Amino acid sequence: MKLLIVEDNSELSKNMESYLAKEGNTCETAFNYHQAIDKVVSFTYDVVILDLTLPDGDGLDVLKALNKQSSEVGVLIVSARNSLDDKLSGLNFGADDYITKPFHLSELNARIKAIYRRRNFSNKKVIECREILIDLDAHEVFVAQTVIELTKKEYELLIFFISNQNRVITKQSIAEHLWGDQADYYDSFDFVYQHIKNLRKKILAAGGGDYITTIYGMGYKFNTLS
Amino acid sequence: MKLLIVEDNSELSKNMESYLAKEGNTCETAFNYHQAIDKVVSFTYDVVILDLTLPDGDGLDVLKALNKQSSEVGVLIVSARNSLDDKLSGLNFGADDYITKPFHLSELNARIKAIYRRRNFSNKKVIECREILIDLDAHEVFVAQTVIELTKKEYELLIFFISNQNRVITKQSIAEHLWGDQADYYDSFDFVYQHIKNLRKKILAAGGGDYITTIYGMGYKFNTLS
DNA sequence: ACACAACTTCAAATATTCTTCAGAAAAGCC
DNA sequence: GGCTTTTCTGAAGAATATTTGAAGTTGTGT
Repeated sequence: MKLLIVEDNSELSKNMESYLAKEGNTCETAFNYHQAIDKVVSFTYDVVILDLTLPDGDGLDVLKALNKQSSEVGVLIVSARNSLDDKLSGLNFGADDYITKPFHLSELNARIKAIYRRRNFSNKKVIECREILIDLDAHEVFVAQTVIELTKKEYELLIFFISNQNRVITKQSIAEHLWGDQADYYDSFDFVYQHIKNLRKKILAAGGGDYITTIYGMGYKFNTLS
Repeated sequence: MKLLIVEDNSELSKNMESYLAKEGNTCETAFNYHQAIDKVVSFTYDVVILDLTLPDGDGLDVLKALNKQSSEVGVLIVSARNSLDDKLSGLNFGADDYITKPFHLSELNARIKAIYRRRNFSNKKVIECREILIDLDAHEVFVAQTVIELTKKEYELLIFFISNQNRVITKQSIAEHLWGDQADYYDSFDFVYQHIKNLRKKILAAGGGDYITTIYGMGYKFNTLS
C-alpha cells in the first residue's frame, strides 16, 4: 500500500521507511509541516503516519487538512508525548489510531495494516473474490484452494486491483500506487506490463479464470462479477 | 473530453498535456493570457485548467470572460501554494475547483473528471438513455443489457453525443472535440464518418435502435426522445 | 563474495485501433 | 432523369498499444 511518513527525526523516519518498504509498501516521507501539507493535498495515500510534533507547525493541522478534503486516507498518529490530551484530540480529529514512542516497528506495521483493512475491507482479515481468497495477515493468496506465491509487487498489484474491482484503472494510477514518487522517472510502462503478465500467469496456473481484462488504450479492469 | 491547459511554464504544461492525453482526453494549450482568451472565445471545452499567474495578464480575467459567455465549461484553478486570496477569488468568480502547486498529475486528473461529471451528469456515475447505459467508472457501455466493446474514440464520441443529445452537432464540432487542434490538419471528415459508422454498427449489433440520425448537410443528432 | 530471487529494461512479436483511399450509395437541385 | 455534393462503406496501410521472452540489474541473505 502507499504510505506517507510524516516525521522530523530523520533517523526514525529512515528506519520506518526501510521497514515498511521491506514489508512491501510504497513509502514517501515528509520531514516537516509544510512538506506534509504539500504531499497530502497533491497525492493520495492509503495511510499517513503522522508525528504530531513538527518543527514548523502542528501535526494536527495536517490532520485537519486531510479531513477537509474528505479523502479516503487513514491516519496513524505517532507522538513522543504520552499526554492523553494529544491522543484524544488526535482521535477526535479523525485519526484512526494512535501509537506512542518508542514503539516496535512490527507494532507500527500491524496497526497500519489494521487501519487499511478497516477502511478498505471493513476490517475483514480475509478477502474473497470469486475463486480468489486473500489472507491479509499471512499475506497469502489462494486461487481455487491452492496457494500461489506472489512477489511483493504482484501482491500489491492484486490488492490494488481488488480494492478497485470492476473499475478501469490506468497504467498511470498503477504506477503511482506501486512506485509512488518514482513513477515519474520511468518513461515507459514496461514494468507494469511485466507484473501484470506475471500476476495473470500465476492466477491462471492455479486454475483461476480470467480476472484482469485489458481495456485497450485505457488500462485494466479486475472483474469480480461475471 | 476536451481540455484547455492555460499554463505559462512550458515544461509543466507539456507534462500535464501528455498525462491527460494518455488518459484519453483531447488537450489544447495556451501559454499566456492572450492565447487563452483567443481560445476560450473561439472554441468550446469541457474543462479549462487555468493557472492564475500569466506573463501578460490576469488569469482571473480569463475566468471572467468565461462567465460572460455563460458557457458550460468547467474551470479548475491552478496556482502556486499559499495564495489563499487567489483561491477565494477564483472560487468566487465561478471556478469549480482549485489545486495548488505542486500537485500530482493523478490528482489533477481526478479533479478534472469530478468537475466534468458534476457539470454534465449531475455527478452521476452511471448515465442512462433509452436502452443505453454507461458506467463511467468501469468505462462500460451496455445496450439493451449487453456490453459493447468500444474503442477510445468511439467511447468519447458516444459521450459527446450523449452530452449533446437531441441537438444537431456538426462534423466540425465532433472533429474539434475528439481531435482538438489537430482537427485542422485533416482535409476531410472521412475519419469522423468512420467512427460514426463503427459506433452505429456496434449499437445496432447489440440490439439497440437507431440513435444517430444524419442531418444532411448539417451533421448528426443523437436521439433519446422517441 | 556468491547465489538467488525479484525487479527492470530491451527488443521483437502480436494485436488493436486509427486513418486514408476509392468507389458506392443517398440526397439535393435543376 | 442527369448532375453535383454529401455521406457511407470496405479494405488496405499506418500508427499505436500490448504482450512476451530474454537479458541485465539490483538487492538480500548466507
